[in-house]
Amino acid sequence: MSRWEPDASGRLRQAAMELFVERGYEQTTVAEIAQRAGLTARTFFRHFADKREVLFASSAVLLDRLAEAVEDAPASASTMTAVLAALDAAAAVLGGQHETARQRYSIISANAELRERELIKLASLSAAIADGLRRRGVADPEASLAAEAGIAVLRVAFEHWLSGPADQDLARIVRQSFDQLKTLTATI
Amino acid sequence: MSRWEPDASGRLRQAAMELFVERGYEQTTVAEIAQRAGLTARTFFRHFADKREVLFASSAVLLDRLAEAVEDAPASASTMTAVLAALDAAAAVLGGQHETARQRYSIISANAELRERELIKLASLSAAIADGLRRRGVADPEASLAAEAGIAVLRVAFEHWLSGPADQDLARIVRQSFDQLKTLTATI
DNA sequence: TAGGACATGTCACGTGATGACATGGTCTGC
DNA sequence: GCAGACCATGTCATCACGTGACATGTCCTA
Repeated sequence: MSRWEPDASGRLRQAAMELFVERGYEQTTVAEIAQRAGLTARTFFRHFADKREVLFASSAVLLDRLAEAVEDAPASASTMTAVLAALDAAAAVLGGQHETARQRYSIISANAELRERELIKLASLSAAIADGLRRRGVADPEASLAAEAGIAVLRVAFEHWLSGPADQDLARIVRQSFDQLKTLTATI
Repeated sequence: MSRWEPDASGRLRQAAMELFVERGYEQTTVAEIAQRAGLTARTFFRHFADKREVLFASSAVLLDRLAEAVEDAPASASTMTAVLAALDAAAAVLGGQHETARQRYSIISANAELRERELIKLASLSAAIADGLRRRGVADPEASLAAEAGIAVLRVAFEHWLSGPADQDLARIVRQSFDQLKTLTATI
């Protein structure tokens, strides 16, 4: 038998989610999370840079998927088509667990620190898309703009999806949002 | 003679900027800022909710201007035209002090906490625009989307403006960015 | 089997942030 | 012109977050 229980990071995430749901983010200390996971606070900070980060561990995967999708888009695709491919990839990752996503979203919405962290994660997604576009030869104000607009579409679509029934298709809502943006910018 | 020197808040902001420039944000403690302003750390936290906020005191003004601009846009104006009016108002507020803006931007860029705070301030601008649009009768996914896209345009334009010469007109760059977004979304 | 790599524990400490209470000028009503 | 409310600040105590330094015990490998 090994010296420690396996999957410390997973236990910490689990314990954190439970406690945040039970009593809220601010009312939960890192020491309590660690204790529930059978660890110490110091160890918590070895797995997560800070208390917020325990809720955002999965965002690295999402970033990779977006980057891949932009890279894999055909060379002939327009800038915005490549962005749409990235959004489809995001929808595939996010669109699976409606209830979990809702719960997580409600924890984040209730706390300013967490909303800030959420925004910077979204910004890093945008940066990854912009990066991919630049590698495709798209020049810079245009690459950033396309990426930012894409993330704006994703955000709005995601929130709309969350507020609706569980069986809706996120990718479809993303596509509708994009079309709406197209219409909006064209009507001036 | 009064008991205290006037304009405590202004002195704190001034002291903070100086120290952040001299030695960086993280290397500056709240106690040091307060001391330079002739006050105590406890008083700092009475004027600013936290250490970051001392750099964002002016954003409330910006928010008001945006809200006004949306409200004052003619009833006949399209959704995106109202958003553009708000962006013009933002450009008028931000476009005046190129060098100051650059210095502030470099402090913020160098620190993750500050970038997070910047993003949530931008998100609150977006929320204010969306609010104004809803009051004009624009329904909700559309209002959010138009506001988010508008702020994306503002962000990209602002950064582009900062990276260029001081005498460029921010409002013009904003307009160009918007046109570029229009082109991007149309080309799919 | 010795020794290094590694995940965790333990301890100490600085900083950010907040509540409770004290202080002493300024303003207002009478 | 004074009592008392008001208000900005100071002082003190305290807590949670976050980090550096060092210790410990298990597993892996030469």
